[in-house]
Amino acid sequence: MQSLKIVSYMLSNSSKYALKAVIYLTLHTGDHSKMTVKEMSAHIKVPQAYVAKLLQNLSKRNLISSTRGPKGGFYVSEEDKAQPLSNIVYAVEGRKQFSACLLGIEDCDKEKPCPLHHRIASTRKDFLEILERTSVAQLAYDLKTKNVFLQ
Amino acid sequence: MQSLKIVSYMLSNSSKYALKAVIYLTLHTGDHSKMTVKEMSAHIKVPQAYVAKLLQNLSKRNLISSTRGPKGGFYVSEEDKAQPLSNIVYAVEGRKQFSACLLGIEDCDKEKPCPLHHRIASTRKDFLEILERTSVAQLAYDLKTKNVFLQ
DNA sequence: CATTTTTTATGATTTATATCATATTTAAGA
DNA sequence: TCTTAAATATGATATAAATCATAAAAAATG
Repeated sequence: MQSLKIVSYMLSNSSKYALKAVIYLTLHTGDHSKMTVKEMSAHIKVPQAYVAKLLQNLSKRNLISSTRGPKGGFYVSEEDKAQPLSNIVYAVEGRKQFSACLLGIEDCDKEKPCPLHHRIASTRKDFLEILERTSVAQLAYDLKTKNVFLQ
Repeated sequence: MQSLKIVSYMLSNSSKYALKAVIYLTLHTGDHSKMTVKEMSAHIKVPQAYVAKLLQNLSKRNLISSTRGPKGGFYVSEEDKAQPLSNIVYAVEGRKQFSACLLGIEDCDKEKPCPLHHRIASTRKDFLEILERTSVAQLAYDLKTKNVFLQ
């Protein structure tokens, strides 16, 4: 049977869910307003239990914040809104893979490159720079002011 | 337990093995010389049974050639050496994922983009153009004449 | 201080990908 | 035409990623 969900390359499903969640929280929470996983996951249409686990992980690493109990929930502090997307992605799936050889050659590097190494170097660098130079706040700002959508 | 093998983003393991195999065959076979899976897989250090399956698939799709029996094997015809890398990759894992939304949003497109859509459009395009404009013969040529390696 | 609502910690289950195994078919050559 | 060496077809197994489930801990509030 064919897979129904197309998993785009570049990011794992976990990273996508985590990014969507953090972007949504950036837009709708702050130091003085929180949101439960239940409410958030319904809005961005991602599996609740799954994204809960992801957010717990991010919270433990202090990339987002949370408080338990009634009136509790997750939120993104003003400070954390300034962080780059790469923080989220690297926390979820590590960073090594983003510099690994495209052909999977163990010790491919600048000195002993595979035949694709130099050809893709710049497009790969471009992609990582986008993740590293774009903050979650910027995306949230775009969502508020521009013609872009989270669903 | 942690995964030992780092699976770079962008391409599946299957695509990587298929590409390595086809590039190697491009370099070492032709209309009048074949090579067995056994020999080839040993050279490029990929699992024999696995890459055999991949090559059978490529052969069925006429992206490479093969003959059975003694003195048989796989080979890449002069014509097939001119094909772009994308032929191999798309045969192995499809092409839809390469245009799917980075955040996994179902109907993200130019008209109704996610907040990352336009930001990554050009790096993504660059990557696909490399796959589509680079032939296996070019990589084989580089391997023969330049300071690049397949292992 | 009991109840409720939330996160947290942990792990079980499912699905997809990667990997291995093997019987069948084809072609070469003695 | 028999034997051997290869691809082909098919499916089984293993590993990793995605998804679901739930008991425990913490905080609010009556």
